[in-house]
Amino acid sequence: MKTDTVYKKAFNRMLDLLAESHLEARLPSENELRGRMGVSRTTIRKVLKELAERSIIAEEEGVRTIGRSIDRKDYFPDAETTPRNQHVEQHFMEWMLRGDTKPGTFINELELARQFGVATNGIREFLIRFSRFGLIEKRPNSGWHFKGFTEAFALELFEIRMMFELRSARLFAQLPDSSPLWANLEALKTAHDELRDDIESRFHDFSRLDNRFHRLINEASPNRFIDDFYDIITFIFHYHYQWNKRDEKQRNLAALTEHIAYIDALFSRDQSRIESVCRAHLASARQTLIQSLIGFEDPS
Amino acid sequence: MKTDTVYKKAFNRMLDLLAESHLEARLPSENELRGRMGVSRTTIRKVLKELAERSIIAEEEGVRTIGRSIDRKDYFPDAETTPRNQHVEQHFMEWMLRGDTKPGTFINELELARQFGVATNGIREFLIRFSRFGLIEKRPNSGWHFKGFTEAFALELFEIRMMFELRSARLFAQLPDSSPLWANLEALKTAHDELRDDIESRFHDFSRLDNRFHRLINEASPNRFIDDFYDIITFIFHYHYQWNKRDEKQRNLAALTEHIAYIDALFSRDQSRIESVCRAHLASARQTLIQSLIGFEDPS
DNA sequence: GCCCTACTTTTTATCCATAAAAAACAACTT
DNA sequence: AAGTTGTTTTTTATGGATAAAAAGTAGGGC
Repeated sequence: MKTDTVYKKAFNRMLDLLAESHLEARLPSENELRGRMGVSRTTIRKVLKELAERSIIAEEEGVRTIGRSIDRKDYFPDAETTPRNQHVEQHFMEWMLRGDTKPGTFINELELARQFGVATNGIREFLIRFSRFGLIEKRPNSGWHFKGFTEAFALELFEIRMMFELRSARLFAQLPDSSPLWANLEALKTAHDELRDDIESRFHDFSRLDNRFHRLINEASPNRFIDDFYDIITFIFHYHYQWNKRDEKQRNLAALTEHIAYIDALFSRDQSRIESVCRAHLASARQTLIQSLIGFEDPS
Repeated sequence: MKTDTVYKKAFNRMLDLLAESHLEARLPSENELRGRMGVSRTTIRKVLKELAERSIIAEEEGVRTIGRSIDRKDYFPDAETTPRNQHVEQHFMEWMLRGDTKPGTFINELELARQFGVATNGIREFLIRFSRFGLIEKRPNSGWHFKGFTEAFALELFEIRMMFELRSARLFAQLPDSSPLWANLEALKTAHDELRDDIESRFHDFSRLDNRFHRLINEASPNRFIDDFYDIITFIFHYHYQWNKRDEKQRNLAALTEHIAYIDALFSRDQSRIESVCRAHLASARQTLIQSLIGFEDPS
């Protein structure tokens, strides 16, 4: 059976909306709500029905108004709002990155299904999707081969990343002055400066900034294959550093400083300066990853 | 229910084997056969059982010998030896490349399932796998968006291909004299020369050679992401040119000639010469693809 | 002790069923 | 006529079942 996580998440979002509005206000139309929540009207109606049933809203002659104030207890628990496949993803990444999963292991769909409490179908779909990350490989009529989250992987990943990033940075610098991306870069620079000034308390925010920055560089000359590749990087980093927080503040501060130098180089439009700053930044990111990988494999 | 294509294909292969052997010869052990056919012993036993039932082989006191000569009719038809997912692949590619599937179309799993006569699950798995090719994109809880096999696609594809190929060619030329790959390249050169001399009758053989060549170049410094990307290229070209044979001979001859120049450049180890030959070859391949794409979209 | 065949258990490929969600259709209101 | 809500149809996400294929276990002969 399909999970009703879409409904529950929409329900919670609707509660947020109601909490923000003043009491007795009239609700927007179903269609309007549909657009705002990014779900179908079918789901909105289901939400509204439940809200009415719990008398959180009142319906009179087709006009819906807010009925009572919202309580924390009205919300569905977060766990019930994540869809199955995301669940599988989290479980799997934890199993792979934190468990004692050795390179060369064979992955068994059925066993994972039992372990994660889902049908084999979901596992299989996840693995197919995941296989693009170059960490596993299918053997037909048999299972999957886990190649390992190893130094070799990191090196291959960064070789490509370097090629792509140099290319995109070069093209970015060639943008005409009229391009709106320059303003975006300026804004990003400000965000970097602010974060640096407040690094002690907000160092977790760096990864979001990192993402924004590298995606902006790619925007100068979009290529779907480069974007896809960047998805891999985002994914890998997201999970890897989620469980590997060692020296996080220091790491992020270093990267932040490199970014600022990188941004300045872009503004200078001096290609050789850009290249060297870009290389330096990626070399350091690679170094960080490999370092943490080793610490990960052999915690001594 | 799982298809028994593995069994049927193994059965046919076994018939080939028996046809080659002389009558009354003793069969290899089950384990030996398993290794040769690349299937499990379970499947081999099933094959042997059927062969005995049809008295193609004779079993006496645990010793198996060839019982009678093979007839064309003993074989299972080819159609029954392709697994479902390959079936789906072929159907889909035909639907996409030959049908009037316009860029921007929405792909409906259920409809395709009906059209291809398979369960939705198989369609979905195929689409997930196929999505790495950058031609379709999933919208959660809804269908897939077909972005079109367009000129933009070809340009983006070739931009990456150019980067990768230049990188690999450069590294290839830096291989030490002692590397065995030089001998492989020599052999490939010979194969090219032979094909050129016989181009009139064998021009179809070029695509296999093309693949071998580009994969050899990549072998100099393996990177899984580059290999994966080359899979995309192989796949796309395979299907695209399967249905688009216009000027095939001429096209292949031109590419063949470029390859020969490319190989010579590699032997010279002159980096700037390599780069220019490589660029020329890929530019021409891109040109060919785009040309045929246009002819494809708008047959005037 | 290795290799062979017979038998058993586990896993994969594949179809089918069904609730949730989306999409399409219809009727109503201002 | 455009925008609203009510109703019906279609499609997706997910679990379950099962034959085919693989993997594992066991006993026997050299």
